[in-house]
Amino acid sequence: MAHTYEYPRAALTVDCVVFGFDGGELQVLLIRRGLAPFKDKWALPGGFVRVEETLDDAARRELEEETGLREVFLEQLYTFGTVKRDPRERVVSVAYFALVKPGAVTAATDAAEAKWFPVSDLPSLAFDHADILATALTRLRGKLTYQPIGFELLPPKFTLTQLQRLYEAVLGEHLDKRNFRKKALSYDLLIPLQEKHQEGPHRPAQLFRFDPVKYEKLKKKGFLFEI
Amino acid sequence: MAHTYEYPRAALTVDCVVFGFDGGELQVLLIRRGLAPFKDKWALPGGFVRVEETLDDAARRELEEETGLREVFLEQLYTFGTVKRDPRERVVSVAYFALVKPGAVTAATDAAEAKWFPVSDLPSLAFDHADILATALTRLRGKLTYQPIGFELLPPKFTLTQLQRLYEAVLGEHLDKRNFRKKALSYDLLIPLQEKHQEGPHRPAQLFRFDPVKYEKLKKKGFLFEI
DNA sequence: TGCCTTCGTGTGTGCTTTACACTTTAATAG
DNA sequence: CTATTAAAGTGTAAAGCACACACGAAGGCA
Repeated sequence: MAHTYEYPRAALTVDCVVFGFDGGELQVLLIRRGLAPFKDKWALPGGFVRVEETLDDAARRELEEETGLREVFLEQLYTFGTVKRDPRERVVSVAYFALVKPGAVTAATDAAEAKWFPVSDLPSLAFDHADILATALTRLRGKLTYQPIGFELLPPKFTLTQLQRLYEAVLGEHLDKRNFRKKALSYDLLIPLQEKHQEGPHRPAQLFRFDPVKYEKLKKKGFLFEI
Repeated sequence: MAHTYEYPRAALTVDCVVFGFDGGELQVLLIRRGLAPFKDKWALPGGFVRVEETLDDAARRELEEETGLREVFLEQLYTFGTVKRDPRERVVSVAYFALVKPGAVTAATDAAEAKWFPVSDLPSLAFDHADILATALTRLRGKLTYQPIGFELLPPKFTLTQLQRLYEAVLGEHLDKRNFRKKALSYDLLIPLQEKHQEGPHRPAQLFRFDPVKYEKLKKKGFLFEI
């Protein structure tokens, strides 16, 4: 069925930059394109916004369709609207960034042509997706220092060392162990579990989960997790 | 001339939240709508994005067409895309926020139906423009503390008291004079001029301008102007 | 000449940040 | 069962920063 308008209209898409944390490195989820343009190139998951759905809904729908991911942390990033960013026609894309826990990682990689890449070793990307990804990385670094969103990237139970590795990977700098732990615990956001995490011939690590109630409170009233 | 597409498409607009600082208060520039819907209501300046212009270009063009403002600080804010935000049809709007100097203020108010309102006393707005404005205010408050964008709202020559009044107005709290001046000068961003600002029967104030070179440098590498 | 009003300036206190090294714990290998 | 291995876990001192706070200087005007 055809739809006609008085003036030409841009097509509207969403693209999602999905971050995960695994193997001590920050990872991004990419999709191999099956169709032209940029056939067989890697690209961010995304697609067209339907006329009867919100932007957020479109982002969630595309994410699930293309990667199987659901119920993830998702936030609007920036809208990319240069004229020639798609060679076919004018396409404006609202970019989102998503944070997912390692549990979801393996589930997602089962999906057809999705694959995780470490941010330090990315393939060349379709369209202006490299720009979008760079913008998302900058945003993630910035956000990490004033919101406790790092937890979105960790499994439900985690050790303080894992948390520190995450911060180090995202910020790209080494952090002092004692200072980091002091700070992380000072927010009264981490609940120690009975369990320990045993791995290798050495002292096992205390496992924590984070307190979702306090987390939500802090996220709302804006909060400084400066490390 | 008609344009036909296989699937229905949303219309794409830009809306600008224009902040000014005058009379010791933060002001927003609004336009009175001449057409339905929301005829005679106040709204943010904005309009349709043309298919051959970037989003930034569209925002600048609409701003100039509706308010006469040019060469202002303009930055993308957020994209609003709920389904029913425009009663006529699906319209997705990319919101921008702009900061203008008092010089431009009077020039702009000459334009047809544009008027400045203090943020503390706003009329009811068309569409979801109240949401957009609230988002812009939050962003401005946030940005002010980590980028020296406050200068964009001041005339080329200003006193430290004016700068402090601006920060106080935006942040909504009283600041200590000595600490403020110490901090403001510590960035080595303000250049004292020969001139003084005489007003009233009292000691005249030192005028400053800011160093655009250092300003650009600091703006890029992200910078903490915590007051 | 005195008054009025805003401009402009410095220091001490307490808190926060930073730098830094050794003991504890459990698994594994011999 | 003992020694080895490797990461976990812990405290303190020094420096830097943030904050609170009050009075003399300058110039217009009556």
